[in-house]
Amino acid sequence: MAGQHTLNETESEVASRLGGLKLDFEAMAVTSNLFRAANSVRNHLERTVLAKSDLTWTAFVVLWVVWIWEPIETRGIAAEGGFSKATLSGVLTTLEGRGFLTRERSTSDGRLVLVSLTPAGRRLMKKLFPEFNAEERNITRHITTGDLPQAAQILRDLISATE
Amino acid sequence: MAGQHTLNETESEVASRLGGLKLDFEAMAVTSNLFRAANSVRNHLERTVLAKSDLTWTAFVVLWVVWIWEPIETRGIAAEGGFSKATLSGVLTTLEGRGFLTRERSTSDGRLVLVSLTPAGRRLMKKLFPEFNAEERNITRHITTGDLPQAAQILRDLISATE
DNA sequence: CGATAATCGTTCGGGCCCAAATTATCGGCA
DNA sequence: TGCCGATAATTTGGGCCCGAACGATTATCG
Repeated sequence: MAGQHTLNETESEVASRLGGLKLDFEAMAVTSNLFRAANSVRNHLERTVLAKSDLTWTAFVVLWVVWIWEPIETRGIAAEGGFSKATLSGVLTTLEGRGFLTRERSTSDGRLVLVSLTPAGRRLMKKLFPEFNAEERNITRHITTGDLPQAAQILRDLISATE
Repeated sequence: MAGQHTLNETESEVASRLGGLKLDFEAMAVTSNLFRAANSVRNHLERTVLAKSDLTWTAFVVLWVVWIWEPIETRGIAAEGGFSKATLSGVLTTLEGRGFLTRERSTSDGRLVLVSLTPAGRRLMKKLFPEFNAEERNITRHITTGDLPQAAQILRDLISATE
């Protein structure tokens, strides 16, 4: 939203549209930049690291969560990854079809489904995750305002304000 | 990704999976929280402000960009909103069908399409945007680490690192 | 001028995304 | 034991999302 125009250009345009209504431009800048940043980082990582394995961002997150916590229940993956169970079901089917993970009904509770990686899934993550993390480091080292833990904390503040 | 588990739990699990490979956990925390924050804020604003007008986040961003810069070319909306032209085409068709905006082929350059709001679209934004901004303010006031301009700058650093 | 390259918006195919409805299972309680 | 509300995962339906391919238009340059 703050694309090729400067913040001031946008602000004066907005102000003229609203005829002097009181607006919080600092809050606007934060949410606007939050989305541009998230999308930009996501697309960048998909192109630079994930594309060669034909993985989407969400598929990678699912594999990562399962890799760390296997065996893990479906609801746990959704909560950990931050998307709905409906979304997850489709992604699991995709990844199961590619042979990266398995679904198995729990014996102690017939409602639960336990997800685990296959050996191929584990091999993929062992190769991919270090590359992914190297690129994460590469991106975040451009943060010159404050330090990284502070950046992480600001984002956590936003999460707790909305969850 | 940093859901119900603490960062330390996740870190030790990751470390055990990678057997001592060097990882940048601070960078991990930033990108992980970036996505949780963006999704969380998006879902929150969709539920609290946008749902009553039956608008998705992206549809709202499109309306906002057109509202500020009309008449604006399709490519401009996509660049300003941060999504692909393919995505935009579908959203424009949806919003055009609901009578919030119009498409018009440019007379000076037959390749371009100029988008403008209808009176109904302008009425909608005039009502909706102040509500939206009030909720943005409500969310961002929970940022206690540093100040808002600093938060915006950190996010801009991430954008410029990946665009 | 005419061929060729560049640019713009759309369409297509496959995948993600969510709320609501659905199916199956579990737990409690008379 | 038999019902009944709660819980888990999936399916459904509508919409967003992108890269690649496409048709139309414009710009370039010999």
